[in-house]
Amino acid sequence: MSATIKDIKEETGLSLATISKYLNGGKVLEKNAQLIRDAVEKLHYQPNEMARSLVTNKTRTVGVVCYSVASLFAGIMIKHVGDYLRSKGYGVLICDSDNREELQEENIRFMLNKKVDGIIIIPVSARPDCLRIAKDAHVPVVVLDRNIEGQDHDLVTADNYNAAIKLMDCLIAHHHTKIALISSDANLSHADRNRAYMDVLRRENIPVRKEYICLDNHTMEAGYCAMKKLMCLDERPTAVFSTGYDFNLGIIMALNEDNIKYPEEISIVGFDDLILPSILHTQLTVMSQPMEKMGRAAASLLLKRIHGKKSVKPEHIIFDATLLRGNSVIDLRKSEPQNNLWKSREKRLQSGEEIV
Amino acid sequence: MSATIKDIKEETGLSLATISKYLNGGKVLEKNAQLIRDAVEKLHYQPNEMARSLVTNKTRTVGVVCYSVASLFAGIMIKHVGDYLRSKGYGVLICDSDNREELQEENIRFMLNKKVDGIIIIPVSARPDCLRIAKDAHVPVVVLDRNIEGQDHDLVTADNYNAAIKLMDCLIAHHHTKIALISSDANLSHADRNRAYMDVLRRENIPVRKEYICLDNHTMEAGYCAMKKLMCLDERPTAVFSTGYDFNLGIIMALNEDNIKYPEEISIVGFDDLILPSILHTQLTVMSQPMEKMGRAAASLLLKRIHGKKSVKPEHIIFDATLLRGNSVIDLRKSEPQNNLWKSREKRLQSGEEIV
DNA sequence: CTGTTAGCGCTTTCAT
DNA sequence: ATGAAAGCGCTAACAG
Repeated sequence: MSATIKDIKEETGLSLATISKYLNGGKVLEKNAQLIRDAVEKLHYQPNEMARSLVTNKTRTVGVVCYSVASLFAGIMIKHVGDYLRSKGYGVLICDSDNREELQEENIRFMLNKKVDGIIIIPVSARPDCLRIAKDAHVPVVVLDRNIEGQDHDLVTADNYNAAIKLMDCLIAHHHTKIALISSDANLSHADRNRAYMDVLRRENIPVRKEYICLDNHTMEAGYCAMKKLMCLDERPTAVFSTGYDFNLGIIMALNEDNIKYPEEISIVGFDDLILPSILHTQLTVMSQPMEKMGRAAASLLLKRIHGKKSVKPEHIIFDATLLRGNSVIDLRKSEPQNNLWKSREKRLQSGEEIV
Repeated sequence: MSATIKDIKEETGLSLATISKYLNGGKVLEKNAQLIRDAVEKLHYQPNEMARSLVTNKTRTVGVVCYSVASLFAGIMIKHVGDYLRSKGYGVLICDSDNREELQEENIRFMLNKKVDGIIIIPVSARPDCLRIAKDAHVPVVVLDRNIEGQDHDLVTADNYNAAIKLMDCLIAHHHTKIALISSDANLSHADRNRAYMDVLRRENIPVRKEYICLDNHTMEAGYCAMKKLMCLDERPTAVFSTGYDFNLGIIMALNEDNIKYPEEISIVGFDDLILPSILHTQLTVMSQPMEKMGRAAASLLLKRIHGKKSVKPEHIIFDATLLRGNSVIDLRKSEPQNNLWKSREKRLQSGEEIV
């Protein structure tokens, strides 16, 4: 068994209160402080977080409830969130919602049961009820990356609408009009991107074609199926706008499988880079979200809520995304691909190509 | 504040002991059981895990210490581990070691501090000292995926040596002799794969060329640099054996960047499929590890240790890996690529092509 | 600044 | 089968 504060008491002859106070950063006589330090050293004393938690009602642990831990995007987000939290002495409990709403709700209950001090949720869907139970338990929640319905929650996302506008503008600038959308309608972040799609079409007086709009869960499989279906249309789209990383993967998979050349036969724009762009012959033109900033901002905001006063207005922190131009879009007038050379992501970023 | 067992006491008129007993599956009169159930329902009572932990000295939480959470491979492993643990009512605390040994040790200390019941480690390196402190604290540890030095620890891995032999045999069967190795020497799982490389070369009387052997950390960057270097050699290898997923990514990135066609100019075999094979035009021939089985086995073994008697012999659970034949290897005699058609992973698996 | 005391919410002997 | 009481290790009043 490891040493307890009582052992320190025996060792030093001081009272529990004094020791506890010192251990929590309180002021004690330097003489006693030294005594305690020595005893701690000698006995390898480490405070029992459990006991501490029981009385303070704080666990120094936050829960991360994620739509899918096995998604690369999520993994990277979690890393950034976790790094920040760890640096502040907080542990990170993690739950995978497996893209299922029921599981997500169960996960939140589980976290509450585990008495986490706060929750960061990268949600499956837009339904806000899941936050209700956390709110009832007075456990602060920060929503990350995907927005959900309602206004009364803390939120950290990218500026999805304007990011999507840029992508659509890029297609328009290259004279595309038959533009398909592969997206989700389950959360408001995707909804914002969809809205941008519609708005640009309307602005350009391009009629919306129902058969060009594919909405499903944000998974690779869905992206794959959507692309397959689009390629079967009598009048194929000349470009496709993908609103998520997992969609990108599925789209490319479908294209490869049918030996459809891109961008020659179809142009692609999408969201999120990650490793994919470095691996493909054709680099996707994508909006890249500042994932590290977003992850840290979410963690930092949550800690603020945990420490701060309870009833403050919800904060919405919105980050600009950056356009990374690849060579996945051809100009229909010139009928040839943009001839951007292969460049590493860093080079592309620093060369300022993100300005359209 | 949520209801406590005391509230149940007031509500039912029973004693704390009786209520506690029932809540923990003990026998009470059916009449009283009903009383308690009703009160629990009415007050939305949920046991405070903290208080429970304090007295039982169990947190029903296990720690996962991972070399890198942002790696897709790790993310998938963590998902499987977590799913199993959650199904048994355990929470999962997670720490990212960021591929750094110091951080890994710090993480283990952190977990110990958080009083986890057990630890699953997907280690950065082979150094066994990190397990020492956990062992001293009598906290069971299961090593997953990457083996470390020493024999006295529980372990779940793939049969790395024989898997690597299969891959090398495949290259040999296609008459390759100039075979480069891109690998790590930081952990024993990679070391096993390296040993297979050496053994096959020796068996085939192929001299080992130092310049063909690239050892570094298992990161995409390292794979990228190694491939670049190999391509600069006067006498280029005709094939490269990559021992890890992140290496695969880097290798393909380097090849793409220099516009080197594969398998035409260089054949590739590697470890781990995941999404990559579905995305590339050329499908890699890889050994696929049964990740779900491995993750669940590790979690299950850990739970066994947590519940079971302390001093039992360490268990080593080894899983066979499966060869997935792609079209990334050409036969040097025929000088043309294997003409496997594009197939989804499922199809490849069921068509039994994993038999060489 | 230091020590005494009373819990935090629960489990667990040990009587009854 | 039930209940009274002790105590897990720590913090937080409060009194000195």
